[in-house]
Amino acid sequence: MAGEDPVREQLEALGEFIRSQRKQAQLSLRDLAERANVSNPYLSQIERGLHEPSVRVLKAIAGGLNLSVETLLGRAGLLGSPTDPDEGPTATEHAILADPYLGDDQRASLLAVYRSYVDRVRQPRPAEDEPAP
Amino acid sequence: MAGEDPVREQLEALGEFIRSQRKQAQLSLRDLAERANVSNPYLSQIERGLHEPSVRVLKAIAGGLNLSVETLLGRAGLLGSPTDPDEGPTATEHAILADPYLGDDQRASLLAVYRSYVDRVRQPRPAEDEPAP
DNA sequence: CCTCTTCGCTAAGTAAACCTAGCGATCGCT
DNA sequence: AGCGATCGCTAGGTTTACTTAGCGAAGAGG
Repeated sequence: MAGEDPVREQLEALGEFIRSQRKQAQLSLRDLAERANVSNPYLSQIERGLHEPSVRVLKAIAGGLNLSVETLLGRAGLLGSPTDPDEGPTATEHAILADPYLGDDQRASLLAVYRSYVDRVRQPRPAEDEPAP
Repeated sequence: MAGEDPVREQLEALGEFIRSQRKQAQLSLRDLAERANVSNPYLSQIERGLHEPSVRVLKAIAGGLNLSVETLLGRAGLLGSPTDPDEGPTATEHAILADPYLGDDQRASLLAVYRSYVDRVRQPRPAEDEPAP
């Protein structure tokens, strides 16, 4: 009975993603917090998955990281509609294929790199339970 | 200009949209509330723009209306980052950033490869650096 | 050694999201 | 006329998001 807590895992994944993006941009916790107009302790708690941030905060964090809101929301498990079962594992592949800024050689090698990363090492996603519509 | 309150207008627009969708589906307040696992008074307040619903509630309401969350957020004007009006190569970047099958270092290096291809000039502020894997 | 700064985190409080209980109005039915 | 069911909303309390104040560790100089 005392089973898993998928929402907590989702929160932790979101937090780790934010933290990795922040470090990649070489920002301190206080720095990003100031950019996003949130307090640094709260941002710390978000990054450790202790709280579920609101849409407003999520948007502000995305702005502070120069990311789109869709990216963060998707990472937060928000995207993915009940009537649109586009669960294709290759949304990235489609984006690469449709990207008009890539030359054909570049497109091919980028696709090759991506496939070498994900090809057979399909990381097990946290259990996503769908109540059948 | 100082008199406007854009956040409240957004909330009201979102609420009116939810209400119109609910009536179009011929659902009562209590009905949709039960589908979305929220209380009916709270749903009433959301529809009148008195509260900003959390991500969890937003997702549940979208599910109860058989809508995608993007539709709800887009209608509310919550999508579209203020710092990222770019429509071009960001689509691929977003896909890479949101890809759940990539590890963080894989994500970073794939992103670096892509950016080197499109020779993207990033904003002057954040230092963008890729630690070599 | 000591001081100054910056890092991330904890503790305790305030503000807001969210729920349960219940009210007045409107409908159909006998 | 009533009674009962259902509509949306208000009033109050509980839970959670979010803030301000401050602690201890780690590095840079004196």
